[in-house]
Amino acid sequence: MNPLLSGHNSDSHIVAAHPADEKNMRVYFRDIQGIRFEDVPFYPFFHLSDSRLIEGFTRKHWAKELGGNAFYKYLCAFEEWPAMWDGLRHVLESYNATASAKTDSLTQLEVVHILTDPATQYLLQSGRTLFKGMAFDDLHRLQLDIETYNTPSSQFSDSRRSSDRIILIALSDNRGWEHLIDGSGTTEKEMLLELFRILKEKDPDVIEGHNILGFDLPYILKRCKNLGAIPAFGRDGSAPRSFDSRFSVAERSIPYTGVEIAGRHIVDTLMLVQSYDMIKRNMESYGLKYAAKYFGIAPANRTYISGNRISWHWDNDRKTLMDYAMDDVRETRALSERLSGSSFYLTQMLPLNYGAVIRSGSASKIELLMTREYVRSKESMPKPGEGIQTSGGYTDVFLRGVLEPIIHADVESLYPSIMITEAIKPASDVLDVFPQILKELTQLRLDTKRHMKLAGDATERNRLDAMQSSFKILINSFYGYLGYRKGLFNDHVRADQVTSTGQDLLRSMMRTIQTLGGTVVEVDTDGIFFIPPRGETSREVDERFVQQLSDSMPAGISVALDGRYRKMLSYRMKNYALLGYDEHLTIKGSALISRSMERFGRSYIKQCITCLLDGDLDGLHNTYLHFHHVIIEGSIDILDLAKTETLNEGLHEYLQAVESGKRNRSAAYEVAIGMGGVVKQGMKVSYYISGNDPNPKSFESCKSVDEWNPSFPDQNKAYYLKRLNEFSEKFMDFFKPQDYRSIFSPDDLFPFESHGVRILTTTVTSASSLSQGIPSEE
DNA sequence: AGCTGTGGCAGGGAGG
DNA sequence: CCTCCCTGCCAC
Repeated sequence: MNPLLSGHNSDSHIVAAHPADEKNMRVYFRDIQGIRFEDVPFYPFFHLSDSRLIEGFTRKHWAKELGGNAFYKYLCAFEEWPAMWDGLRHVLESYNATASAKTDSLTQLEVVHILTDPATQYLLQSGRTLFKGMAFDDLHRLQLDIETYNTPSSQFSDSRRSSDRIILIALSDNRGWEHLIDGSGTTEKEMLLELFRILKEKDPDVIEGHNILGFDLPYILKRCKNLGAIPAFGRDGSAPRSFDSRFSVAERSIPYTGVEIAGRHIVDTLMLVQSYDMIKRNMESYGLKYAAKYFGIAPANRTYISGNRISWHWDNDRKTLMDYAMDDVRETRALSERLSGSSFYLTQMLPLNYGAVIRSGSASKIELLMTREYVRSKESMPKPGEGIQTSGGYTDVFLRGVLEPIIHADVESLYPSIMITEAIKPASDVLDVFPQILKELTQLRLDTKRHMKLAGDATERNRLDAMQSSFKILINSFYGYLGYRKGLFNDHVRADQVTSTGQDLLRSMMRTIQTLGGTVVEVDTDGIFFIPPRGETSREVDERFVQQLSDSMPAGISVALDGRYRKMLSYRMKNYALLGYDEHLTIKGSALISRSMERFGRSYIKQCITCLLDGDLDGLHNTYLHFHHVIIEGSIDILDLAKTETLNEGLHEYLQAVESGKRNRSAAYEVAIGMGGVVKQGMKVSYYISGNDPNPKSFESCKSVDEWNPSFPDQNKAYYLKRLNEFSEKFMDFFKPQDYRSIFSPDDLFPFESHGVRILTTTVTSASSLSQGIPSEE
């Protein structure tokens, strides 16, 4: 494997510089003395003790502005070398006999990392946990789940209550072992000591749990502190080190307690599930039970208990609770089995430990690969460039309505292909590491995919698939890194170059489709939905057409047939529905289907779209009548009426923003505040609108679904009828006004008559998205 | 010891 | 009414 991806020595990611080597560093701090640090476009090498000599750059400056930049910290921490070296030798010797051989070879090595924390050094230095050449199945993984008595969902809010304690610890591993530490007739402290004894005996490489960093581990640490027990999790019997951190997926940022354990890795399957859904975006929740069902790995006859009944079961029905806890760890094991393989294989090429690979984002990974090579080459690191990216993907819609048949053709790996064929790299990358890594990863992925197809064994195929998918995620992040404002090697000019080249390619692809007689419906970034020439379709014909398209593109850019569909409902840019030849319905876009919509709205829209795609106008009208009826009757489930929203801000930030007029009051936050619970970032809140006012202020009329009382139903029927009509309005453009009115209204005057009603196709011009309806030709 | 990007639509509240 | 601004969610 290319040394850029495998690390520069096979046994260790840690390589350290000796101060005597400073003359070989490009650029050492003495070279820039007399120049303001702010004016220097790169980070020079220097000793911490010397940093005060650089004008405009003090230790305080370092701590405050660069402290968060771990990579830079490694570069300038040379003065800590002797202490670190001794510490390293100590932990290695305590771990295994070959340590001295390893540390001796270390002195020969050049710099890459100086990791100041002994636990991390130990973790990375133990060859066993580096995973070099290991298969995922060789890893010894232990699953852990605790059940607690009287613990509210708000976690720590009343953890000082004497009744709040751990009652069960369920454990399992991937070698078929299962164990339950039962809190009956034993103290909590004895349970914890038993846990640490078991950990020492089983000696797992990895400790896994669902939300283990959000709940189980911080909770155990807290109880240990209260009880005066040492949380001996480490391979050397040491206690974990913990820190507050954040995990961000897309626009969400979820706080968690980071935990580092000497010689072991921690995997939170909740993070794996969230990362998975960041790409798939079709999960309803990230809870263990839902996720297990979603992936089809929930054990048959699994025991379910609702969270607030745990204490009751402990008091009245312990057997059921024990079964439940055991099923939790089994599901955790299966989830990790399904999701963690790709991170495992990435760890073999990144200077990060397994847990950190899962916790950190793609930009960090790319930057670390760059950093490793730069420091090894003794080349100074650039500072982030100023300015921002200004362009993105090309998106447009040309036809609105129900269209058939449909082909979706997309450019394979558009942005990476552009970066490779146009040789795009950051201006600051003087060593050309960025394009080399990108090319190497791309080649590696192709090779892995080829091997995957040849592999006969299913286990081997899964292994290779996990590897290639991890490469794909990383490859696709290279473009994003260029535009990342805090990236050391960012380059917004090149980022714009990538997107504008992409736009040009898509426009040229559209022209080719039109020249060949096809009709373009919608374009988004790297793919086009279109009707083939003369509406003729078959797999062979479509494939030939797309091949023609592909041949018309520049070298290095290839177009693939991504999908064939019986019909498409085109609504807006990034909003459409597809009906496959297997009758499978896919709905895309937040305007059509969104998790923040009321559940009845989602199912109403889904049913309407089904009817529209089937041309079933009576069905469409009946769907409206049904929902109209159940809202008026009050026979609709309150959970169907409720909106579920995520609180992306903490209480303090929200109140401050409202106070300063930066944002308006919002129903979800007000409900959370009203419930008296802790308003936690990332928390989900379900609420409904009460009262009679058809135009209520939602932040005043909102109530938590838990407050709804079946004896005194107070949901706002007028408001929900209005919501039903708002959902219907999405379909307004598909009909003549009088037809629209007759479909989406109750039969109070005349019964609905579908005869003569037609679904319209509208031409959308890019200049104005509002144009007149034109009856479609049939 | 956190952090890849732009583009589009909907909904709510405030104020003209 | 309308416009502006903000957040949330989503496609790629």
